[in-house]
Amino acid sequence: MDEFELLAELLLPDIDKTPDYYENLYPERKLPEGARVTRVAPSPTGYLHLGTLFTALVNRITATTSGGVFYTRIEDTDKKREVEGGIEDIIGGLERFGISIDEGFISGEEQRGDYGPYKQSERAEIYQCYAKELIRRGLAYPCFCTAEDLAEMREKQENQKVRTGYHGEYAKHRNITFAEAKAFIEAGRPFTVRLRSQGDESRRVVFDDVIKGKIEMPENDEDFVILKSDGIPTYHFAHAIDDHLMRTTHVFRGDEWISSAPKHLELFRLLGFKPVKYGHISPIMKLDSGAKRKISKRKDPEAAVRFFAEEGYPTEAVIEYLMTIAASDFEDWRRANPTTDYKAFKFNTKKMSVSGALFDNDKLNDVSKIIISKMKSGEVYSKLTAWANEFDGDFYTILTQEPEYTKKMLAVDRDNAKNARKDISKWHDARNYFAYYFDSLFVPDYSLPERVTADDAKAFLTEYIKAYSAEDDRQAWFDKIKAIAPEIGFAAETKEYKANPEGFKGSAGDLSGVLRLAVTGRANTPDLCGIMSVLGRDKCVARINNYINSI
RNA sequence: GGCCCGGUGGUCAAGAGGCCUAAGACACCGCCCUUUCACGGCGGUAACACGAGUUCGAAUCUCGUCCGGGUCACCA
Repeated sequence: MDEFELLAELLLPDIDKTPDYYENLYPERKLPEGARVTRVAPSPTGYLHLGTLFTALVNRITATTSGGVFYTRIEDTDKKREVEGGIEDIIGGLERFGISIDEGFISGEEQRGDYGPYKQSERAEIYQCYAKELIRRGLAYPCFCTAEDLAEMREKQENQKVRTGYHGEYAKHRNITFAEAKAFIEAGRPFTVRLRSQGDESRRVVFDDVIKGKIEMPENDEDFVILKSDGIPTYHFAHAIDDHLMRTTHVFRGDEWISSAPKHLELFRLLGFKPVKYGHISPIMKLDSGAKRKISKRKDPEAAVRFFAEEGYPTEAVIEYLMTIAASDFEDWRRANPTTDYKAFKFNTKKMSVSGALFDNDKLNDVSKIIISKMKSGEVYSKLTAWANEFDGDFYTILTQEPEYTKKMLAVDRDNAKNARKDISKWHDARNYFAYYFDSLFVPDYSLPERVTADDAKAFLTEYIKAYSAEDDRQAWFDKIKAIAPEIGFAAETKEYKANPEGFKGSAGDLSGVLRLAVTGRANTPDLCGIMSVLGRDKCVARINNYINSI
């Protein structure tokens, strides 16, 4: 046995398999030409956040478009940062947003597929097997430096103003002999396994990023850690092994990974793997007192996807919005295919933005409004109450007191309208938006519309109550307003008034504004006639009288 | 600081040397439609970061400057 062989046995004595074993265990996938295998590999260090959702969406739609496979893998190699319930939240969150998972973790517990296990902590042997092979081939070695040693070295490098890191002459154990290693091991010293990099900083690596195009960087020459002292791999090593063995073809990930791509490429090369294709996604940004910055889990509520649930955005609205960011041609497609499922959209990575998009709440609201406006009242009822049940118990009670009443309320300007009203953009808006339907939420407003004096308003409303009937249809309803108008100096027809503004105080339209204010406390509402018919006679009359007495 | 990536209206963006007098969407403003409020329709304000080059011709190619972002761990 040569030195390397001896070293491999010394360091990882329990590993008896060779890479061949795994190569055979996880054969190439039998997929049609052009099918892409993608994945999202979250680490359960927190809850599902926007960036992960976005990345998952891009991977998902790429697999769908190409007739490939999309799977999930849990990267739990950092046990210190792991959060209880993180897997459940992330996987469950993806499901809730309609990101279907073909393989891997399909819930907090369950995994399925032939390329598992899909959790890195359950794959330790596999990584160690490949690490052992690398040691055997002289491409990896043990490093016995402590955290203090490394910190000291770093400080020295900083003082000398040289590039920091474990490379070249600073790679202390790069040339360690078997005998030295053996002595350390026998003394019980912990060690990491580092790659013996074959790279040279003066040479360039070039790769073709499917989103950003050609990227050129110096080769990696860092002897970075591939196995931590607990035998668990670092992200870099796990990425290479897993994505090869799981037969991933395309990796879409945040662009903060670009700078470590040379490490990954070197790993693929040294391991003899065919490199995956990378697509580096620009982060979603946020405007923070004038400055653009990456959306942050800690500072920004909308970074946690939970935020959208709390606000009550329909999940499909969030996805629809994310699609507009992901693909510049998506909105055109949507206009041409207004009702088609977004999953039918042919995603092209070349149409993906290379610079980071600012998170645009106005745009999200608009997208969401359109989606909600397309729902019928029954659907709105079930979604709204489901939301309220979870996030606003008080409102839930109010809404479900008389379900039929609530449904009628939701049907106004929706079910029978040719063009449904674009009103609320999220369920959270509903409480305020529909407040006047419920006495407990109603807030009167005793102001007056333009062109209408308090005396006119009183005169009009007093007459109106006499004529009003809850059974009036839209025509009868307005005819009554028009009938009163001339009596108090207002034009019955808008046109009349416009033709002769001096001749009238205003028009019937202004008077309906008074009515609206009296009944709803608002200047803008959906169809007033519809609202009054839902409210019923008693409430309307009471509110009108109250208004007359208060102005 | 080194190394990367980026920079078209307030925001998202189309744009591959002449089709650019620079599309579209959101937001904002105005008008029209309308028996109320909306929906809708029409229109408007508003941009190629800067400077050199290459070229008959540059938003588009090259270089430099500036600005923004990312990264330099036994974290992912």
